[in-house]
Amino acid sequence: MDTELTKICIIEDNEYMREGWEAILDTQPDFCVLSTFEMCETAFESDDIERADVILMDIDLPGISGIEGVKYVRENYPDILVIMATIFDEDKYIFKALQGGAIGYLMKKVSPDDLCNSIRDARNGGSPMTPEIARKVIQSLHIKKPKESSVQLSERELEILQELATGKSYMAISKQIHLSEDGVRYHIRNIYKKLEVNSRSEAVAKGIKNRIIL
Amino acid sequence: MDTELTKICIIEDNEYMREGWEAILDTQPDFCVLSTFEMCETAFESDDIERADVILMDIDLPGISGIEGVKYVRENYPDILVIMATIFDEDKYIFKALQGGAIGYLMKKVSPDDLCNSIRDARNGGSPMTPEIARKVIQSLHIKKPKESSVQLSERELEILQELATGKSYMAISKQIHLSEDGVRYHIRNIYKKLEVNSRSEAVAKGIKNRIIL
DNA sequence: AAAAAGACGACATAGTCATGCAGTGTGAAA
DNA sequence: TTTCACACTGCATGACTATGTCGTCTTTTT
Repeated sequence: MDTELTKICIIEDNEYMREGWEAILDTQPDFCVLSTFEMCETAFESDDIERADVILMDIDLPGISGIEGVKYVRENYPDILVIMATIFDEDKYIFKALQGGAIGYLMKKVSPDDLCNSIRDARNGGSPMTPEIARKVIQSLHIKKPKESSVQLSERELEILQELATGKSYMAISKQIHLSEDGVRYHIRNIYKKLEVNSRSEAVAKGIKNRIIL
Repeated sequence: MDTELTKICIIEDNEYMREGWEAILDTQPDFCVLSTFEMCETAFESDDIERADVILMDIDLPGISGIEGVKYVRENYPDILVIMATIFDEDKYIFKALQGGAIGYLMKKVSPDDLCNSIRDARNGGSPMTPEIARKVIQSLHIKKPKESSVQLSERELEILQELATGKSYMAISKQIHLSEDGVRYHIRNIYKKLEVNSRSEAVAKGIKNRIIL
């Protein structure tokens, strides 16, 4: 509940950011900033970490990154809620952090009010995110429709793309599906053309990501 | 922007709920309820559907369910934002609806204010959810067993595997990450060893399937 | 019936890959 | 200090891939 005191640790290398956050959070009667750290290494040696309810963590830290940091916390103190707060809104970072166990993902530009409410949200069973990030997360769940999202491959092409993913050579594939090696080549050309790629690995990556194969 | 008029359709079989929502939304100057329907069948025959910006949909509908309904809308009118609003907070329904293409998921008990703000949120690039649902969605991204489920690749290896998926040549990768071509080779050998594969495409396939990359 | 499209087979070749072997420098463990 | 693992650099080579071009034989379209 909101009436309970929330103990917070901050891990952020930028001094102004770190002290700014601390100052904001300390004005709240229901928050208590236990400690602030400029890097994971020192934070993880401190006793304050395990006493924390919430850790506010930057993603771009010297030494152990936030991505690694959140994994460490998740493994060692699974009950601590880690909220990433960074300047990166790239999918790569967002999903790595969330997969690593972050419970929320904020941008550093959040207003003081939003920051405080995000922490309360996390404590109350939510997962604070900016609207844009929520949208990205939801869209990552959407199953792509073969209609619009990606090209329609023929049965033969599908069959061959499937084999491509296993690393088989042209010859191995040709034997597998009873077709000449050049026949396999022919279909692979067309697969590449349709998927707009020019290598096996790209084709496989696209095929799996777009759920064409698997 | 909020100043723009948002055209809304409601699909909900419960008469009181349906009319209640309509009444709430109609009080808002930036909302316009085009039509309300008690089932998908009639809704999808109507011209109003394609004119809608947002569809508020119940999940438990007679005939075509909300789960099916959202898929239909997604396929035929990909720009329409479908928000599910239901009494079910079971994971099963939530994830099916979201995978089917819903952009948001609300509980029927939402306050009138929250309902309106959720629709605005969706229109502004967000994905409205209750905190509990946000948490479930985020937790679904968390990787379970970082230890045994998959091999541990080093940062460098991860970085290179990521590039392998794009079909880059050794040389291109070496330039990208500031390492000699032979250095790239060295890491790729190790990646292959760890993943127990012996080709790019296999490595990429395994990497994506095991969520090591992406 | 003629044209167009799709599914091969054949051949050629520059380019890329997979892999083996042999070093070097660094930092941690013994 | 020695040993050992790790992160490279260098080199070599057979194997495989990507792509272009040409030709044949159906099937579909017009």
